[in-house]
Amino acid sequence: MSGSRGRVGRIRQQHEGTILKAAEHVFARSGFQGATMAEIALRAGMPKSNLHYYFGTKVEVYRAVLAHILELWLAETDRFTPDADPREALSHYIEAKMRLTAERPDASRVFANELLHGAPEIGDYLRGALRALVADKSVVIRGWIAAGRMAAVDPEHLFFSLWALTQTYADFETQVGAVLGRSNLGPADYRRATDHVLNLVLRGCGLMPPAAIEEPPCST
Amino acid sequence: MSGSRGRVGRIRQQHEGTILKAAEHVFARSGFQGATMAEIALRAGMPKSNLHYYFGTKVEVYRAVLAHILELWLAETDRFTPDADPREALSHYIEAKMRLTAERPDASRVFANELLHGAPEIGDYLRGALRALVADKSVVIRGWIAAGRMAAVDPEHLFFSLWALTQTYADFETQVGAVLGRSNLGPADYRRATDHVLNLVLRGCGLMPPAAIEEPPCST
DNA sequence: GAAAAAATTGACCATATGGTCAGGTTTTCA
DNA sequence: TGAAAACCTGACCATATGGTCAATTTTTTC
Repeated sequence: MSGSRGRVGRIRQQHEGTILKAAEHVFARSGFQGATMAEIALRAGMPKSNLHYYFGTKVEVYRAVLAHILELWLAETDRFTPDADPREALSHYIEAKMRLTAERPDASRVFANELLHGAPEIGDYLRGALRALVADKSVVIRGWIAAGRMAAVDPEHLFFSLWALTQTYADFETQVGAVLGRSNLGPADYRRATDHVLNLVLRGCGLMPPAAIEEPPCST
Repeated sequence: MSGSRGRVGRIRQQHEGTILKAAEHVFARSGFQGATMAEIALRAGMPKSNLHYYFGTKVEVYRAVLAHILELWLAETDRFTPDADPREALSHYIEAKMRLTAERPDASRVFANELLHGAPEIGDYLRGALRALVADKSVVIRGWIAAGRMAAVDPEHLFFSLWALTQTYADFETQVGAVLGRSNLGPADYRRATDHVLNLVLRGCGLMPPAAIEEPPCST
């Protein structure tokens, strides 16, 4: 019986999930324009008209996929607090981002595609929530720098760098794979990539990695 | 009279240039699927049928644009030689990449879009020329590291990082702009971005930037 | 200056694709 | 159990778009 949103469409709930999953896959590969409702429907295992029953238009599906992704993005934030250890905070953030990239590459790709085309759907999010979040964290980082706890690095640009360094492994997996001589990246590749990014960024911020240059920084 | 390719189509030469320029713009904004021949033609200032006179199909235009871009990409390479100064070589590479990104953002975006969609057209280039180039340079870098001239950084991944760090300013300009509170990036932004990337990477490789900011974290 | 080659163009076509809809089936719930 | 709500689907339509073509004009060349 009801509840917050209880019995409202048991089937709907489930099928919307299936559709979103299928759509993410298709949008990641073909972009918004390239994706077809027919293909999404096929992948979701239902006739096109049924897909249209759940989502009236293609943009609606697309928006839902993006909203779903933004939820993920925003979830894994805070450790950037004035009292935190900079190395700890950065390491954690990088590891989280890399894990997300490895686990949900399609999400990253849909997001990248949206940005690449001028972010027609998520411009508000970028100028709103995201900007505020970065502004907040930047204050903290500037504090760390002023206190001599890390090297002087532009905080805003540091975020751009972190995003770029991590998401490149999903967005441009083809390129990375081609250069490394594989058709796609496996867990070992992601492990190596994470180590590399950690090494580069921590050192770049004047924070030596836990176990210097030789030993893998283990941890998780 | 000829010559290498002399009198062959004076008009053709010129119009193909115009078309390529228009096409780069349109492909950068809409991707391959999203771009329409009509829009390219409009931007090039000629009727669609005339466009088809120069390039039979849309893929042909697209391939030409990509070829044009790869030319640019490959031009600005070498300084990575065994005897070179690592700091010098890296700085030069970063600055060149950033300049290219600032001057030809659309080229970067078309390339990014192609990669994002699995590089159907330039897969051979990636697995061929690019892979070989990176392999070459990686040997040099490993030499530098072995000689203790820079910190131990995975050379292949270093390249991925350099590409990501620089091209992010073109590919995801919308995001960067939104976070910085601008609608698009100006020369000052690019200058700041370049400084940041130089700072982060050089320090990250154990090579202090020329004018040190804090404490030189020694070499290794 | 005329014939040949190159360039130009509007009209037209085939197809793909987003979206609609009327009618049918299943599920829910009093 | 029966009616209302939710769900399903094949057939259909309108439009956008890549591409063709025959006829015409401009440029080159001898």
